[in-house]
Formats: sequence, structure tokens, C-alpha cells
Amino acid sequence: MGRWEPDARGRLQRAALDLYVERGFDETTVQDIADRVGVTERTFFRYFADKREVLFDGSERLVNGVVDGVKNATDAMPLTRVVSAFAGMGEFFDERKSWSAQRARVVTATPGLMERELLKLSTMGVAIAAVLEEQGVDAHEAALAADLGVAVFHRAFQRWVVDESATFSACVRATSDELQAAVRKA
Amino acid sequence: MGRWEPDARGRLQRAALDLYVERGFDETTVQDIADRVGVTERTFFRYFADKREVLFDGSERLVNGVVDGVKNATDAMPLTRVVSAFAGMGEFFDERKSWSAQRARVVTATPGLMERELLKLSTMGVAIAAVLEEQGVDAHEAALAADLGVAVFHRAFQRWVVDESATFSACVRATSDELQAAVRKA
DNA sequence: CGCCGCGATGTCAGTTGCTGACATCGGAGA
DNA sequence: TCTCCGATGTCAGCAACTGACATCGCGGCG
Repeated sequence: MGRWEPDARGRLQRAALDLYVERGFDETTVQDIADRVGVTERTFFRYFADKREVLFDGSERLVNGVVDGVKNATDAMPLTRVVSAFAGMGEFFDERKSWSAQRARVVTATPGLMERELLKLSTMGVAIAAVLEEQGVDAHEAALAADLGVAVFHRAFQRWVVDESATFSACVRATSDELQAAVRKA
Repeated sequence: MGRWEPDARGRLQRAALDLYVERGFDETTVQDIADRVGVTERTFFRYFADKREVLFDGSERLVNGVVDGVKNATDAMPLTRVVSAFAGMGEFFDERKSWSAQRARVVTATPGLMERELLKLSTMGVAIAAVLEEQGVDAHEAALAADLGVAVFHRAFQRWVVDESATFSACVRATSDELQAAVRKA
């Protein structure tokens, strides 16, 4: 056994989510989280840039997955490629649905966390737009398609979290269909 | 003359934007802003909930304007009503274009401010969705139409800020057309 | 005319998020 | 066995924010 308990990062993440659920984000100090794990406040900040980031650890993998999905998509239309890429992340989400639901409740209940979530989504949109541009899509069109794809993802996610039995990709497809309907009617 | 210079709020807003532009948001302390205006740090926080909010003062009027616009819109399709409502805010934006451009530069350069901006947009989306629901639109459809409208607004705004001579409503209409194209092709 | 209360601001002490600089020490490898 | 490394601890400090209470011109009221 090493000098300290292993996986401080993972333990901090779990303790943080637990505490945020138990007593709320604002009512939880970083000191509380560190104490529960048995490390120092300073150690928390070595692993996570701030008190919010501890809930956004998977986000990089999500972005990578979606970006790859867009790169490999074959459909002719940019928006379709983006939506397919999100639908392709079904496993990623379905595997940790109960964790996602718990996390989502805390995030939506806390403006500060919602801000960070929206920034991550926006950043993902920029990354997706960059891929589309690489693929020869006009900049305006790429940015719009990326933002629309992200909007579809966001709504689909809400739906998926609320509906206990739904599959993630099914939610994406359903939302995408609604998008078609909403726009074609206009 | 009163006991203090009048319009402390307005002076704080101007000083804050100036300083954020001059030396950057993170490099500006609330103390700096207060000093420049000749008041106390405490007074700043009496007017603005935090260091960011000082740049988001017009946002309530924007939301009210758009909500009213949606309420009064006559078009049959929800998304069209939302887009029209945004287009109807042309004056609101065109009047203070140089201020908007200056502010936009600071916001996009500062993640913390971007977060707040995105939260405001999201909140506006929720408000718009509520109006659509009042008008009898199904909840899913309302939320989606609202988010799409906000996405169009956001892209249109980017365009408008960059293009020195563009009119705001023209940008909204152009972006809306791109949305049609992007989705219909799919 | 003088007193009274209100409202905008000041003062002050305190908590929390976050950072930089330096110390510690068990374990892996030379 | 010695040495260096990397994960953590320690400590001092700044800046964002908050609550409680003090101040004092000004407008109204007696």
C-alpha cells in the first residue's frame, strides 16, 4: 500500500456529487469534500480547476466521441452528420444513466453549474463546427449546423433523463424528427 | 446637489466596461471599478449581484421585448413566431451597436462572461417556451422551437456584430433562411 | 423653524474560492 | 543503500462576496 489511499481523484468526484446531492452545491464547501475524502483542500484544487469542474470530468471524452463521429459520418448533409454522431454516443450515456440523472438534477438546480454546462455545450459546438469546416462546409453553415446539433442533443438529453426507460439514441432521433417538423412547417 | 454624485449605477456600468476593455475582466478588481467611480466596493455589490452582472443590465428588457413579440405574433408556426419576435428587436440592437460590439468582444474573450451570457440565453429560451405553451403549443415542441429561435438569435447576433454595416433584423432573417436550408436538405 | 425618519452610502469583520511557494516522505530504480 | 520523484501537506495571501450596523443630507411634518 502506498503512502496514501489510491484514486484521490475518483474519491473526490464521488464525495463531491454525494455532498452536492445531500445538501446542495452552494451549501457544500471544498473543505467539506476534502474532509470526507481525507485530503487537503489544496489537493482538491490540484485535480480540479474549480468547485464546478469536478462534475464535468467525462465531458472531454464526450467531445472526442462526437467529433470522431462527425469525422466518420457519411451522410451528405452537415446537420445529419452531427445528429448521427450524437446518436452514436448511445452507449456512452445509457451505461451511466442513474449517475447522469443524479448529476443532472444537481446541475439544473444550480445556476452556477448550469452556466458551466452550457459553456461546455457551446465549446463542443465550436469543436464540431471546426470539423465540418475541415470537411469543406462553409463557415456560417458549419457554425449553424453545429449549434443546431447541440440544441437537439440538449433537448434529447433532457428527455432521456426524465424518461426512465428511454434509450439515448432513441431520444436523439425523436428530437431530430421534431426539429424537421418544426422547421418544415415554417 | 445631493449628498453623492447621481446615477451611481450607470457610472459603475460604464467604468466596469471601460476597465474590462482596457485591462481585461480577470485583471480588473471590483475595487478598481469602485475607485474609478468614487464609491465603495460594497456599493458595487448593492447594485450588481456579482462582477459579471454589471454587463447584463439590458437583458431583462430584451427578454420582455421578445416575449411580447411572441405573444403578439400572428404566424401559425411556433418557430416563425419566435424568429419574428427576435427580428422585431432590430431597433433595440441597432441603436447601441458600437456599445454592443465592445461588450461582445469582452464577453467572448472571457469564459466566465461567456458562461453568464449562455445562461441568460437559456433562461430566455425557457421564458419563450412558456409563452408558446400558453398559446397551446405542446411542451416538447415549445421547448424545441424556443431553443431553435435562441440559436438563430445567437448566430445572427455574431454576424451582426462582425459586419459593421449590417442591420440586426436582416441578420436574423438571413440566419433563419440558413436554418431552413440546413434542415430541409437533411 | 426645527425635529424626524428615510434611503443611499460607508465601515468593518468574516467566509469561501482559489493560487503560489516551499516542505515532506514513501517508494521505485540506480 | 542512496537518490530522486511525485503525490500530498502546509502556509500565507488575494479577491469575490455577505451581513450587521453606522452615518448623514434631505424632504416632510409638526
